[in-house]
Amino acid sequence: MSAGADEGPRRVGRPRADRLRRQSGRPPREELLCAAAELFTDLGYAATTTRAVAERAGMRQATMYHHFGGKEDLLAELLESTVAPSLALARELLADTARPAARRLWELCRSDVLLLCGGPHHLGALYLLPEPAGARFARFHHMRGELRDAYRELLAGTRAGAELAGDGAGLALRNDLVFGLIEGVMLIHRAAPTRPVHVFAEAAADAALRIAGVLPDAA
Amino acid sequence: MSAGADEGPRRVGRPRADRLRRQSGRPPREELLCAAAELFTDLGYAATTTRAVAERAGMRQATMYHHFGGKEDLLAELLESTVAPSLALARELLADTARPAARRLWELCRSDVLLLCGGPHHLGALYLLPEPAGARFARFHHMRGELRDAYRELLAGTRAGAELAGDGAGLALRNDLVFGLIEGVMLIHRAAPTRPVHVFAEAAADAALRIAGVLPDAA
DNA sequence: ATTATCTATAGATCTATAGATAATGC
DNA sequence: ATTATCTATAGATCTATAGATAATGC
Repeated sequence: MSAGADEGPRRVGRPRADRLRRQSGRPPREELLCAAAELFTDLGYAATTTRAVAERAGMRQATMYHHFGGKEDLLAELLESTVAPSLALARELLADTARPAARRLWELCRSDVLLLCGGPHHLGALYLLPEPAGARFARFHHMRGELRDAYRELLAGTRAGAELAGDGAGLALRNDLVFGLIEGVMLIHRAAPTRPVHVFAEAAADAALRIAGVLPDAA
Repeated sequence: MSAGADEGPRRVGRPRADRLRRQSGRPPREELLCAAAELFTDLGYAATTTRAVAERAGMRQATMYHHFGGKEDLLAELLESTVAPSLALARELLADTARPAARRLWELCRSDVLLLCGGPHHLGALYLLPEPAGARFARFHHMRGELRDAYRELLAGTRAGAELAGDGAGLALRNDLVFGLIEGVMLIHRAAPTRPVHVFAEAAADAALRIAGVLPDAA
């Protein structure tokens, strides 16, 4: 018990103003990202001020600039950290050719819904904002493009997808509908936020497969 | 030829600054609403300034306040004018009990997608913004609630909906997914804006019926 | 006289930077 | 010496209001 937990983290640098202290113990970057996630998803990006983010994270507005270059950097990091785990799972599932494509697609959808709607802050709401469409978030767009391609490849591997074999535009349309349902899932979830997320995630994955043209077995 | 079209509308009041004139001939309220629609759907509400709206409408910033109480009034009117026609059609379709519910639901979905994604400015993008969720737009929320109920009633009238007769939560969940797909349809459309809207509208309506559990006949 | 516009501006932000300060580390 | 924070503020907005102005209408 040399670094007693009660005394707090005993960090380098000037201490924070007493009034603001949150003593969450987490590193300041994390505190800022978490505060930004709450505010961006709730109020939107443009309506969120750097002051609001910083003070929710327990520090003064100017201190934010010691950890991030600016507001945009916060959004960029949130966007990338949201697609990243989804893309990782998608790659795994693509490689797992032993299992039927429809099952793997269902699992990817369900997992993405949990990622976007579960958790303390509802990161899925970021995808509804207008700002992420901007060209500044190139790395995010690249990852997102790869994820959408993974969806399409899984979709093409289903029985219903195979029927669209010659019809590239038809497959793309079908995939846009599936992918769009999942990306926009926070729009649906926030209409009934008290519904348990895992119930909702399975229902949304079922819906995605129905759009795909594959009836989920076991009703 | 007494009010020659070439000379413009010859309106009461101080003329607009030459540099801004658009000579669209439409009433200023309309010009402002149209400009706001373009900017809100493109940049979002918070990121759009009253100056940008006014100057796109061909007048100075302060002049906007002669026609609207403020920025919020613009959004309120856009939201209401977007649900209104949809709600009107929904009521008609609810009354038309001669035709099968599934057909009527499909028609409502298709029509809503055209409303949200067709037209010069993509009004559906308004539904993705965080601001409309605010309590200030009570009239919009009321109309939207009625529209969602109409969707549910039509859904309950389908063969698949009837199977959920005893299960209120199940029906609500299914309806949230259908209604949410349509409300969020602009998210999907803007990923492939060059796809013809009527093609997309029919595909989205098909997808909605698949989610509902009704296979659209005629593939 | 009435109307729709204009110019000018007050007051309230908001972002980002400059420079001081109060800890720890060596 | 290094680090993380603070205070203070410059410069750039942005919303909304006040009051002048240039048309038409009577």
